[in-house]
Amino acid sequence: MKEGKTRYVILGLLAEGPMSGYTIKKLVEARFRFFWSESYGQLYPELKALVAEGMIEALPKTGETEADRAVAAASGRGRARGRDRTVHALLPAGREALREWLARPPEREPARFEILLKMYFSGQGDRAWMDPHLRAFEAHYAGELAVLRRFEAELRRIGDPDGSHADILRVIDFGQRTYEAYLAWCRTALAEREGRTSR
Amino acid sequence: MKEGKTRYVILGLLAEGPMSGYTIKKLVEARFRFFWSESYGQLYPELKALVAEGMIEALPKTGETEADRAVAAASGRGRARGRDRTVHALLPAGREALREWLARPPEREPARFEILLKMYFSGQGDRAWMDPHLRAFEAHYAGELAVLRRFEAELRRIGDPDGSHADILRVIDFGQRTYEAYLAWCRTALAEREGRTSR
DNA sequence: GGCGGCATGTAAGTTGTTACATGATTAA
DNA sequence: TTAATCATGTAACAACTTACATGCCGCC
Repeated sequence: MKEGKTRYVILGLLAEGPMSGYTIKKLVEARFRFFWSESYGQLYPELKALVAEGMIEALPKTGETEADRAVAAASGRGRARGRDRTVHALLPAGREALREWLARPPEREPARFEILLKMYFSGQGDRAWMDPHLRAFEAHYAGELAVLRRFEAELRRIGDPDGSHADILRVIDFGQRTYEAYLAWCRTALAEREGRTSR
Repeated sequence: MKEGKTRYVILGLLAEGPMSGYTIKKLVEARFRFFWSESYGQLYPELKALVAEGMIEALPKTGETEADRAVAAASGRGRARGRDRTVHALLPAGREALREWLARPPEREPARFEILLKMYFSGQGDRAWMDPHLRAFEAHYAGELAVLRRFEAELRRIGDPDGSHADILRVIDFGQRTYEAYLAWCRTALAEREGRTSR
């Protein structure tokens, strides 16, 4: 009964303009990295299916698109055009499917934190083993938080031509708040282990 | 190359005492619900595999265990013993595997928030569609936070006979902090939307 | 010539869910 | 007697990852 969401990622991104599967992947990595991911093994078969369903159309061998310029701006490099590619464009049926999905309530997010499992069971081993795990966790999310802050600053710098920034900033805000919560938790845990007590 | 973590959930719980697959499921639901889940379709085949690997042993048709009393205490009901069951107990090899896993760094948690995807793309539909989604999100996590607070109060009430509560409280603290962050985000988003109604 | 980035795709494998089948016991 | 809870298990399916295969282009 689970529904594949890959198609809506594709449809949503194509709503901004035509782009290739490769570009979709790059954009998901750049913009959604903190709350989503897609692999080529999901992306390409889904693009094919969407074409077959009349949701999108394939426009072979097209030049640089708006989306390519967005990726290039983010990576600081132009598109060194390699192999010929297939650019996909949204069709009315696809736009309609996207809108239907937007109106439907989102599914519950299945959170799985292996670090919490280890924390819970840590008494079964040497509790000191948790320390490097916590420090790695802290370092990772401190880095991710810095990325989000740069992303936010960049968005605010370039202004809001089409009025879509409020939603994007709201999404970034989610990431910042949760990462800040992770970091505060992590630091409290580490501090407690060193002997001090808080919370 | 992905490693199933179901086995460590089993091993970790069996480290507290022998129990049945059914009891493991109940305990995962009761204690880990906010950061983990297991289905019978994963649990039973994994139990079988662990027996075959000599990690655990099956003790058929055993009476009430320590773990059953824990489940009964949480649900306020005794075990109305139904069909005969198989209680599993941890063997030295299983304890060793658990300890090895505890020492290894946890894998990155793959976060997937469909609501953020919808928020990001919300400009492609009617932005007002997000409001019920946000309210459902808020209601859900407010409820979950209340559960965690009760869980914490209960743990503090019963004292700490075997010294394992610090780790469990730390795990609960993670849930509380992240849920508080979710709620603060959600309420800010909702408030902002009310500020620019009919726009 | 090789490397790295661009670009598309597939095959195989793993993981995890859902639905179902079975059957015992107890309480309403 | 019927529902609920206890209890175990499997088959079919869906979702997703990984590794690989292919090949173009520009640069050093």
